[in-house]
Amino acid sequence: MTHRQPLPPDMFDELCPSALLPFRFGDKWAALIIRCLQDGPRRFSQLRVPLRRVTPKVLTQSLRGLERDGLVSRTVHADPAPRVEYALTPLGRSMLEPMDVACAWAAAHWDELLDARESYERRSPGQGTRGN
Amino acid sequence: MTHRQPLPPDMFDELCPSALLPFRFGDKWAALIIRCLQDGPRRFSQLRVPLRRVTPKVLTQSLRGLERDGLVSRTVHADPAPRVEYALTPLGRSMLEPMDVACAWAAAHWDELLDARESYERRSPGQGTRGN
DNA sequence: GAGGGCAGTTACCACCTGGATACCACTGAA
DNA sequence: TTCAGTGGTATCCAGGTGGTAACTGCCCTC
Repeated sequence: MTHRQPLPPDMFDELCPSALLPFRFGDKWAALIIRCLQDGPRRFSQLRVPLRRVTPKVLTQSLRGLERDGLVSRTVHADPAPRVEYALTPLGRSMLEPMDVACAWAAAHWDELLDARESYERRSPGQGTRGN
Repeated sequence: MTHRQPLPPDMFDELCPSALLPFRFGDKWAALIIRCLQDGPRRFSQLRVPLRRVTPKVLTQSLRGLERDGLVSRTVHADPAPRVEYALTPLGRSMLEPMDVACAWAAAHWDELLDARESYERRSPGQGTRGN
């Protein structure tokens, strides 16, 4: 698999709300990976479909981090073509609750957050402190 | 105020659990600042007491970010010596809920997390993927 | 009028994260 | 024998984040 084609913007591009939120779960991609796995195990290349913007190196990094923390399991099936499956562990599944609470907060306060940033920008323009 | 004295380790040093957690609220210090403000307004230098490891530059950065997002308010009192007070806004106070959920998750699964890291380290030593 | 506290700011720098690009080993099918 | 697919590694690099050190302007007190 060569990765020469420029990765096109996708559903998680810069406009994705999550990029603005004052929460982070693990590294940059961890939360999205967990969301991708919440409905069942997926293979490496299946994860790359919704997460087109992630290069394999970075996806591997994230998955290793989640595996290290016991949130995700990695199983190699040797049936006849090798196949690697990633799945949420019970611990990983239990993280969906705090994530859901964070999502609910974001949904409930999204407009306030945007208004706050906008009016801050009006009061002190150009002070765009770094994003979260 | 010169900052020549090496900042001593304090209650939030490298051993602080929060450094290991798969959550982040805002930037590195945001969650601690919000915790420091949850019982009432504090002044800049009062925040520096529990957060001894934060230099004034970084504390200012964090506070500006929280202010921009409407989570923290900054009020200058001109009574006769200038005084600046930081306080949680209602929006900031509402973030305590997702934070508490995250803390509860951490408390409930702390041992599992440590065990997972330890056994991962045993299975593949030296692969210490970066922390969260 | 010197010094000290308050609330920062400025300049500079090291490290970490994430991304781009390229390459690799294995398998099975054509 | 070549080709495509799977599941990655290896290198290199830019930008972001946080840290050190030093300096500032203002007011108050000694």
